[in-house]
Amino acid sequence: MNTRIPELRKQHKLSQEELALAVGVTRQTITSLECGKYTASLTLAYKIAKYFGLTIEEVFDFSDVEEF
Amino acid sequence: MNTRIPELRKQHKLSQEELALAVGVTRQTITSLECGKYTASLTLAYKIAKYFGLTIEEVFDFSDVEEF
DNA sequence: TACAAATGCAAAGCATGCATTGCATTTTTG
DNA sequence: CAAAAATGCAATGCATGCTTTGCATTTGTA
Repeated sequence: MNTRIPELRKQHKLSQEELALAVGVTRQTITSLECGKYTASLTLAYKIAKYFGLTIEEVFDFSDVEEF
Repeated sequence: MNTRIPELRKQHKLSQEELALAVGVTRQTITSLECGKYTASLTLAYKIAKYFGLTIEEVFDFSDVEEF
């Protein structure tokens, strides 16, 4: 899943590790989210969005989620 | 995690199975979310929220997510 | 240039989301 | 009341999120 995490990190001048610390995960987790290795859990998505003062929908790109 | 899924289901007069079908999971998954057995994935949370025309934050209750 | 900080990336293992099956109980409806 | 639909709930297994460790490469800075 695409995210605006790299963009938001740069705007706030944060390293992957600083963001990781801020939301309580490891740097590797942030890396994996940024390069689309896997999708964040709901609570992690919430923490990241809230950290940047945004909603989950503003940070994560759901355009590839299939319709039912 | 608490959710408004039971409430929203009743408003829309949907059974657990109908909602499950609509968002592409099994009835057991909906049951588990409703009784707090586990937390939805981000994509499932999105599908459920979108199905009801709401945002993720409007459907799921993040008040128990710790601050960092 | 030299060093430090930041990032990329991979493997193994644990934790959790979800499917599948199955059955018992409750609720609805004819 | 009788049958069907809806819900509760448990066990097993697979898929995926996340951690941990470690090292190589790139980027920033004195």
